[in-house]
Amino acid sequence: MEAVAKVGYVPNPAARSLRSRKTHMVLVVLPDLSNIFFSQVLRGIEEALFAAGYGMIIGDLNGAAEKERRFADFAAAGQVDGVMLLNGHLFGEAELGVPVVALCEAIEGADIPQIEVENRKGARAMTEHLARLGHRAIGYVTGPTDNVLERERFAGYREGLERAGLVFDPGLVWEGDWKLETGAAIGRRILSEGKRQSAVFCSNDEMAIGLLRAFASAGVRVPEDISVAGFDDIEYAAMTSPALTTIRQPRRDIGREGASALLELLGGRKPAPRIRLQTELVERASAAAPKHG
Amino acid sequence: MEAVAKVGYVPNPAARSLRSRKTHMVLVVLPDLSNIFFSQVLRGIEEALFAAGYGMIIGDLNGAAEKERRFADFAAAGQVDGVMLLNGHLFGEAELGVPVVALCEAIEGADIPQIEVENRKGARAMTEHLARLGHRAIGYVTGPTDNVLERERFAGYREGLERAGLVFDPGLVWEGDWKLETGAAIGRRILSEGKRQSAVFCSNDEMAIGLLRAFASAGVRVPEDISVAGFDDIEYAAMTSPALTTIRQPRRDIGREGASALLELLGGRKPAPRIRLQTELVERASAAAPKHG
DNA sequence: TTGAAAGCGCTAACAT
DNA sequence: ATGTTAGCGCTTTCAA
Repeated sequence: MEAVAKVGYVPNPAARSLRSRKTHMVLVVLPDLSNIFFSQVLRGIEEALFAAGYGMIIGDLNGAAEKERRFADFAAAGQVDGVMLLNGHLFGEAELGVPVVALCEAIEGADIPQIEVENRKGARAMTEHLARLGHRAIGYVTGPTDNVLERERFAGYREGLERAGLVFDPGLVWEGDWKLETGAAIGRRILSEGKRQSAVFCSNDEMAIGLLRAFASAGVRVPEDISVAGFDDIEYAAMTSPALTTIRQPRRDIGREGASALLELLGGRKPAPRIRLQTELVERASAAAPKHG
Repeated sequence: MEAVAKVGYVPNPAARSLRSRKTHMVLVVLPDLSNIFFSQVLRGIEEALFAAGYGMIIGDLNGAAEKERRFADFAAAGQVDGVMLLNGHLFGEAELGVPVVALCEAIEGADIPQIEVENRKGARAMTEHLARLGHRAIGYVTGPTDNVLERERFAGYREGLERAGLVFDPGLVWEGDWKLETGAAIGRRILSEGKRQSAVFCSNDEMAIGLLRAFASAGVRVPEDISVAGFDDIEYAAMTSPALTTIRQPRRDIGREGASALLELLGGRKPAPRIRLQTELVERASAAAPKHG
């Protein structure tokens, strides 16, 4: 062993991989690398994988559906020992040939371990919270409507309205895409369309921050004139003025749990098919009782 | 070829890699994955690498210096064809054995291609800008002081003061670490220590946003009572109230150029030893002339 | 131009 | 317990 160290011998991973059919690499597919939401999730993943001697290969879809094919091929070719899907749906009808786990939200009908966050429940809780504050007309800004998470949050919003005895008004729903800029644009639109609601619940914090910005620019005060709420509790949510009322997701835990589940699978063990992580309503200043009932 | 497709044959990358001594993988080492600054840089890298058929392996140091060793070993073992360093210094005295490029700031004395951003010039420009607005006592919040970028920005700050005919006052310098929370904490400290400056220039936007938050909480108005400026122009900089005056860095380009340089190297060509990318002062509302000369 | 053969560096199976 | 050998699936070289 001294001789090994002296000579500076390093095993060749390619040869090792060829022979053992293990790469010690995991592919992480995510929809948008520039979304800060994922940074903490990635960190959780990286921590867990690194500790187990695995490396993390990032596949950023960045809205390009055709990249899914390449990532699927990549995995199918045996470049990685496992795949973590953060993009909310399975891709490549064919099997990837390696263990897969899904994070953030259930992929319907898929027989793979899932790390779920209670999106629906969280959105419901926020909607009920706003109703409890006295809001009767609660608007909603959606994320990408084909996304599982978005569908769950939207469903939670509707459930919340129902439980609070409020009627759903499609006129109070704005279609967004989870991006900051879009939030700002929608904020401007909300104002130009005339104020029909006393609160707006955004499907994520980025858009909520965009709304806050648009409202501030227009001299509309939050929460005096209109309440705003978000979802995720990204770091910036606590740093806006007013600070953003939101639903906290345990982002790092999501990553860590997901990686653990995959490592279990890679070790030949059987992880829990579903891990549900709780969300938590974080009350800050951006949502308050409306001025006039 | 039809037969190939029919049978579903996929080349084995491990065997290919063993034989050809190419992995088509690049290691990207970065200091802090959760820093939103890097997300756009990573996207630029990913785009360029993906287009060239390369994959990106993320190595997140996350403040843990001992991880550098593992990453160095990883590269030395031949797991990747090249390395991109975003952490501002070289690690592992020994050679990595593969091409390396450095992004974001020059690594002194290293004979590798560098993608530089004019940190010093940018910081100098901002300091002069603040002086031109009429500020005579301009505070500075540092990043991690052992970081090359920070050293450059700080040097730029001092140069700016000098050019404006202002004296450097160490009492107006607060030591930070580029984190949002730290910015907020320093903001509180600045207020509690009594207002000795009419403007504060933060070494990055995250901390500036933290300051903005602390000031707003305390009822201190920006820019009426105090001006704040940042560096980077992250997406959130335009979304604060007031919006943040800052120095824009072409983050995506940094990534793209870095990846291109590495790909050149991998292709046996010789890229430009240094690419300098310009910064740009973005004037927004957070910095204005002080109320009383 | 096309085909055969050697061998990359390791691991696992087998023989001692 | 230790040593030997075959072979993972390619690419590259060399021969036809």
